[in-house]
Amino acid sequence: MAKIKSNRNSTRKEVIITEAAKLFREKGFSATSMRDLAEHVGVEAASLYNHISSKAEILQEICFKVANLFMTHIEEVDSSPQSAIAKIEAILRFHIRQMIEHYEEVYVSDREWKHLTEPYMQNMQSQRRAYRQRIALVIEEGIRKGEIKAIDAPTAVLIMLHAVSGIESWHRSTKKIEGHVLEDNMVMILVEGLKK
Amino acid sequence: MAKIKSNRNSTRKEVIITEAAKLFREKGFSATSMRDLAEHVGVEAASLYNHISSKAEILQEICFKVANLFMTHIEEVDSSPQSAIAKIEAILRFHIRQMIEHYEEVYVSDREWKHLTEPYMQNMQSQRRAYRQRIALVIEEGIRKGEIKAIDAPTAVLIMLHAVSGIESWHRSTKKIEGHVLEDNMVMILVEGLKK
DNA sequence: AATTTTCGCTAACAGGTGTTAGCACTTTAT
DNA sequence: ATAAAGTGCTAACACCTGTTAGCGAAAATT
Repeated sequence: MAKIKSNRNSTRKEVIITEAAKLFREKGFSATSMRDLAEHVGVEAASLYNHISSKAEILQEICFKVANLFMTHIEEVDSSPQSAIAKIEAILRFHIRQMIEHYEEVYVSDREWKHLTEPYMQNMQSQRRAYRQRIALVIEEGIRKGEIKAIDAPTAVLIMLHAVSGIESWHRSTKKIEGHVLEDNMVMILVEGLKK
Repeated sequence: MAKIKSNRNSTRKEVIITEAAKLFREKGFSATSMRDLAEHVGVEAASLYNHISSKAEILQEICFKVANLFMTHIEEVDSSPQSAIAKIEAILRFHIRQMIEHYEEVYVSDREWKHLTEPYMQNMQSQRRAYRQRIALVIEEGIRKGEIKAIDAPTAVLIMLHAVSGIESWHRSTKKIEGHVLEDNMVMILVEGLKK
């Protein structure tokens, strides 16, 4: 009888979800089977169901945890008294750091959310749209105030957010530059590209 | 007896692959079944095998066709007598246009190549690495010549290429700006971000 | 020490997977 | 007109899918 939970301060459910995030990132949600997952957790497939209620639930937990993280952060930044360009930089840096530190879950949330079941998928879609819209508003504010060059704000948002997901290649590369160097480089290219 | 080929100048195999690209983009390679695909083509699943030899082959055709397209183009650009920054802009514009015009196949190639079977997956991985490397070399040339600011070249490549894949959101958005406006905006932000 | 809860196991399910065999009809080439 | 190739169908295969039922052992609670 193989027991889960070698890690002291995490529940068995958390162990399962963490391992699932790894597999979902490597092979995708659909291509990861519960038997796959079970094997990596060190348990039979059926035993997983003592801790989670379905495969779909695992994806939900990952996606909404990440979504909440970013939503909470953007609200904080948005209500702080900074210039628009400083806000954008703060948001960008937060994205980069999360992508570096919580790679698997952030990446999975970004790539696999379309496999959520209803009503979660609709919900996530709205949240994502709302999130991008908030950033776009900050950029438009920056344009009005003359801090940012006259570009299409939604396009700028799209570049920013997708550029960050490129950190995946960085993770997989053999000779990584330091995380903070990566961060500064990305900020330099993207934020300078926006400035007037 | 339902016949394929309503389009005059495309073989049945091409019709299948085009339809497969649509589905692979929407739901992912793994989540798309041959019965799914068959239904969209208007035929029984078994009939598909008169035109293709396996599901894996469809993905191979899509991925390598796209890879060859980009490889051919970069060779052309690379051997032309332009400044480094002009080369980067040319490559970027080509990516954007391909992503706009041949959306499904380019997108699928970029997102689903990990589901290729061996030895194709290794092959594709090498090709992708080589492709990024070529762009990085152009950027480093630009840095040496003082055209481009002193940044980490691989990071710049990663931003460029991933930013382009954000065009997916543009495709799905309801009120799209014009394609060439999108292109110019992306070039403005990204290329200006690189310039010294 | 007794009892309840937690958790892992085996076995099994109903339905989905990619794919093949074999046959009939239609289209093309001779 | 006849042969050959192309293309669709139905039926079936072996295997994989997520998930449930029911049982026994371990752990936690009383």
